[in-house]
Amino acid sequence: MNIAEVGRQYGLSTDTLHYYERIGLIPPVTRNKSGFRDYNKLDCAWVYFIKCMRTAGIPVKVLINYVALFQKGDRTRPIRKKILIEQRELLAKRIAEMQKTLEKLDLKIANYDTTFFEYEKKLAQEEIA
Amino acid sequence: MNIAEVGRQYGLSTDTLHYYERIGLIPPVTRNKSGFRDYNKLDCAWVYFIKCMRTAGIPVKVLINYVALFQKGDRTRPIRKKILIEQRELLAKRIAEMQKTLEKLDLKIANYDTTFFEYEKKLAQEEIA
DNA sequence: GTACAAGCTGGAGTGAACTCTAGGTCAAGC
DNA sequence: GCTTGACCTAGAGTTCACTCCAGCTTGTAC
Repeated sequence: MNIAEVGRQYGLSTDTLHYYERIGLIPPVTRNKSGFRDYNKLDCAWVYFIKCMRTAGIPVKVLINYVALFQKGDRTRPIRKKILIEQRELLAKRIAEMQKTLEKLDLKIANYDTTFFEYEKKLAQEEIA
Repeated sequence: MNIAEVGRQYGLSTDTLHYYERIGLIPPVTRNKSGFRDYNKLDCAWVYFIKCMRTAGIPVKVLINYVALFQKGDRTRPIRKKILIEQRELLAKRIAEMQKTLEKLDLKIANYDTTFFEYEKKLAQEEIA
């Protein structure tokens, strides 16, 4: 798979794929005889993993560190696991916060359907609560 | 409530509060006779609202627009509602994606407890799937 | 009445994460 | 063999969302 195909597949620009590899966010990608990137299954798996993690808001720095540790082999497994657990917790917290905000938004949207006077009444009740 | 108290209350720096007001992310805050900000209930409600929305990842630009429309009065209610609904949908999508990533992370963490050979077996099964 | 902490404004600086540009290589079609 | 389009690298530029700074005013404690 060439870089354009991979970009299409995962919704990343070729610039971004270049960038990710350059900064070590994904390990060096397999090349063909003319030096062009030829993503194999494993390369694609990395791209996909990183894309998910980035979309979830996990910082580039953390992921670079994770990838670097991965490349150092098996003896870094415990640290890598710890990093994943840490990030899992942070992610769970972010999701919980966003879920709350979603509910607030739903309330606010519902308020847009109430008349001004109903709204005033609601406010007064909140005042009490 | 002065700016430092509001900052403490909502976990924002005074710099950020200044900035938010400067760019119109919150409407102009009430001032006391010496020109210092004196946040009343409504001012605080705005700060809280914006803080939630920003934490949920809603862009500054969108919120500035929303606040500006709000200040134009009642005739902008329909547009404002539309914006909120739009952002609600985007937020729901982001949450769903993050939820999926959370599950992927859990799987990955679980894999760290399997031995190398079990892992190979798992990979082989994925190959088939 | 003076030191000093907290507030004010406008503008410059920062860090994160891309995104774009320039100048080059490579392979396929005519 | 030459044009064209996709790829390459290194480095510069951009965007977003703050964060910091300088130079000023205000209110409180001694």
